[in-house]
Amino acid sequence: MSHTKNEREDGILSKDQTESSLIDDGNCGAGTGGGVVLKKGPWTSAEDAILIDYVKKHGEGNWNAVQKHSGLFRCGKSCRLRWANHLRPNLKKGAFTQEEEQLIIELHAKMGNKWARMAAHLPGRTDNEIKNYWNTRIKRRQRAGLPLYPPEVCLQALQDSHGTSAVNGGDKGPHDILQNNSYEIPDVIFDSLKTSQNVLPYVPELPDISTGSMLMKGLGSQYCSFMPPTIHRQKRLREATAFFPGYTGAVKNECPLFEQFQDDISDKAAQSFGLSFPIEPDPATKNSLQFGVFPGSHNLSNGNFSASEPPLEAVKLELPSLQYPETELGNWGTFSCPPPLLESVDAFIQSPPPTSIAESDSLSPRNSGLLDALLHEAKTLSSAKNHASEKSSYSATPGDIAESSTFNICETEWENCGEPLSPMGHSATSLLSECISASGSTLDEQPPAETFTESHVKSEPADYVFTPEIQNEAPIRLDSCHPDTLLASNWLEQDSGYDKDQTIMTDSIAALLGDDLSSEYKNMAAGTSISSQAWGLGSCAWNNMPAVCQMSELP
DNA sequence: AAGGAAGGCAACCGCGTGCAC
DNA sequence: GGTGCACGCGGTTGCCTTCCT
Repeated sequence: MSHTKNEREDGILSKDQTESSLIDDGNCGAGTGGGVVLKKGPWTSAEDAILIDYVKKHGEGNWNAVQKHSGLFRCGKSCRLRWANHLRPNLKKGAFTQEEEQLIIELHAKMGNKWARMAAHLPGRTDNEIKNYWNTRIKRRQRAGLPLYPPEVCLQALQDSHGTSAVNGGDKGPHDILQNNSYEIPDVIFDSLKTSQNVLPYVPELPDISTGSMLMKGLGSQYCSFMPPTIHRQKRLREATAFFPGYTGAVKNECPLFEQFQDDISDKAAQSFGLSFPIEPDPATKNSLQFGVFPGSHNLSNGNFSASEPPLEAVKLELPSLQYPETELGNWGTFSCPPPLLESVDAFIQSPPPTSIAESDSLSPRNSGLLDALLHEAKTLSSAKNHASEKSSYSATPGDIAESSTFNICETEWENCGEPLSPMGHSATSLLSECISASGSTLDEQPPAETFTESHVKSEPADYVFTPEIQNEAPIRLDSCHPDTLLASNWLEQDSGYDKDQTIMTDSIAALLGDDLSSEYKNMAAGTSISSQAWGLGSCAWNNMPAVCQMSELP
């Protein structure tokens, strides 16, 4: 690979050509060149041989001496790069394996653009290789309008960060903006992935860096970068949903409420804070922070550009490692997201509900960063919920009372938890879509799918619908009204009656996915406890919701 | 078949860091 | 403590190949 050009050149490269490429190497420094004109451009096999021979004799390092001792007209820097990227032994050539890709994704979610550190976890791979791969991946997925990260990574990052942020006083990695916000995020994300999914053939010893920090940093920026600022949220919702044929039907059937998004979002905005989550907080426990997770899911969704329409303006491709100033990250008001995405956030920040004023002071997103913001919102949502709870279902199909009784809550909650007022401007649908998209077999593009229609939406009621009355009874069941829970989850599996349902669901999804994906899906869904992470990222968040919420519960 | 566009990769460039003097 | 050097890292550029029209 490294010699493709050079080898080709070797046969045709004339002396004139070689000399024509000799230019001053300002980058390598005049001193190292010593006035000698150093060559730039592709390396030839002869040069490679010289360099290899030199390294064999003298070892790596002292690269500036290479030119002096070997006769190579290359600066030390160039020699080092050539050696490191192409000549050194044990370099693994060829395309990245799926395992490597998975690892890169996870590492990037964790580290950001720390290519060298990522390369340390990928034996035989160079930072440059990883970097190129990642940039290519970004472009590819951007074109496809797909999320950059598999949502399970995002969700796990958020979950774990959410659950441990308060108790972890861990490392102070230099790259973690979040740390500056006093959110120490452990490495549990990938540890859990590694242990549960058994995906990674190579389990690196990840440096003790705040997990998800880069991911979190990228959440807003990444999303905002890729999301056309002007795209309507409804449109985004449908577009995002449209990416996943297999899930589209499931979404249609399980969550008819999505159709409601097409109607007057602004009118429902106020309600969103009240019922923005399918899982109603326990009025007794006031576990309002259940809400905090789902917005987090939105947040994570924001970490993924779900729009199918690429932005016209130039985008910043480097996402998680965007080194936003701390103030930017912590201050949602100045976040670089376009207004349509964060207008609700701004409004929310600027006008917190009266009941949350106290909390706002202590938990203002402006002060504490993303996670605090989520907590803040969660609390606010909980408070506001009481005001909105009186509102009856407003989206039921007329005459379909019985169905609406089950649907409306789901619908309402879905509506409310969806596009309009998520601080991150994302809907559960987009989350779902991203979940599905990223859980594909290739980690990359997924074919677009048709958007669902109302007829689909109304066609089948959800089997289980959460209502405040039964919330204590079966939090598992209410999950079922969430599309994410179409896929297996550990939580759901706790339900004695779920196994059968899961099997049916799995088969259905597998059928929808078609031959290519069904087997993979089935294997993942049925064979392991990580099916939700592999395929139903959303269920990760849902599964762990209570724990996260409890951990997040404010005094 | 030809030309253009896009993708992928190798190499370059600038900057930051660590270390020795 | 200041300075210079070597090295490493991340971003960017440019070239080549492939694909599309």
